Amino acid sequence: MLAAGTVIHVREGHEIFAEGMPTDSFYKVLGGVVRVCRFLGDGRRQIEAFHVPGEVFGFEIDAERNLSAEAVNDCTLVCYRRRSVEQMAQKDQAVSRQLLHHVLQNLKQAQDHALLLGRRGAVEKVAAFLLAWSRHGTDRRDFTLAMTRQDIADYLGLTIETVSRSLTQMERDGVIGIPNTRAIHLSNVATLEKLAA
Amino acid sequence: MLAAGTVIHVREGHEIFAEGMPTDSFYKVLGGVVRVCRFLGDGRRQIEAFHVPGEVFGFEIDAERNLSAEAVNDCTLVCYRRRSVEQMAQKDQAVSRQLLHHVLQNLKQAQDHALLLGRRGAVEKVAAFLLAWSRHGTDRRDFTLAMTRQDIADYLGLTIETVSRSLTQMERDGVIGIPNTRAIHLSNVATLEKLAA
DNA sequence: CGCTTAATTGATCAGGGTCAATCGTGGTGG
DNA sequence: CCACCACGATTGACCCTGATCAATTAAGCG
Repeated sequence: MLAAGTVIHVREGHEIFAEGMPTDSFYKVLGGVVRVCRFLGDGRRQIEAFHVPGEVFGFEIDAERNLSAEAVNDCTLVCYRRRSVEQMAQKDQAVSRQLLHHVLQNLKQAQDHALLLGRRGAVEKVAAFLLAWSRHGTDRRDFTLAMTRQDIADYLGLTIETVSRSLTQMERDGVIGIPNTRAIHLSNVATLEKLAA
Repeated sequence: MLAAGTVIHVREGHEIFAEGMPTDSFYKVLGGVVRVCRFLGDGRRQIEAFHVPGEVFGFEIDAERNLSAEAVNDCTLVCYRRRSVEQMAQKDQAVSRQLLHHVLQNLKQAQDHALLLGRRGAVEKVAAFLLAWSRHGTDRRDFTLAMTRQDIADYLGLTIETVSRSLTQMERDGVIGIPNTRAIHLSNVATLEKLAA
């Protein structure tokens, strides 16, 4: 594909890279889900993005990483050495284009995320999150969340309690079903889309 | 620089491109400030980024734009045709690398922005904004804001009133001075940095 | 079958939004 | 030249959403 990389496995909760490390590689997700995040001085954590199979992450412009990445669940990744890919890109136009494509993908994600964080209420955020996540799996209406409520909260800039309340409210309103903590059923996509504004 | 583009001038408040238009070009700022933003169904607006001279903006992965761009004040820009740059990049590795560099720059901005929008209080946001903006001008401690309070509010996910209150509070606390609406003086950078957390 | 960790639920509080009035400032025309 | 106007910014009063604190329930796991 992009270039020859090495396949690695990362166990749930373990670190892939951390803030301050040299930016000498990036990754493609083969299996599992990855969260890319940043930590503020106090305990606060902001999740910048979740990455699912097929996506590439770990691009940074600086020599030192500003972000950390962790495995949300057990992951299989391909790790590409930055320098060797840059060398390949030097010769092979296709690699160069691929690279740009993936970075643009990341940019779009980041922009959509900023929109989500900006001017939106709690239910709006959670609804938008569910809709976005529903597009990743095979079944648009029944899927399981790879991440905890805390992850969702840190992604949406909310507290775990508010996420929980938003979900149960949507369930009471018959918009979604929550068969178990990690499973979601979209009973009424139309209203969910309305809620997501 | 990147490739031959055409220089254009855009008057304050005027549109550079809008959501829904084909993504057939991108721009470099020579003079002035640009805001890139998105509009929600109701009146709400989210400013994704401000761009200052030297920066490049208008990259999108989709064929149709998801964002709009407007001139915060009178602007001088270079407009690059996407197709011709891609052709150049095909032949010239340097162009290709430049392109990647600028997109990565945009990505970093978007990520920092998301962090700002996420888990932060109003004063924290405004303080961080002032610090970031102070780095653009020549004088780190005295500078003028190119944008209105509304712009700042829409960038930070706050209301105009809250931005105003945060500013006057910082002024009362002797952290900043506000000689006039558009001018800012940083009297106490250390505490400002504390406020920005 | 306890023990630990995640999630839900409830009660209270505060930060920021909303509504509304006032103040400035720059531009225009008499 | 100055009065008036329009628009942006500030300030105040009040309210509401989501955070906080705390207790309870649920779910894995040894």
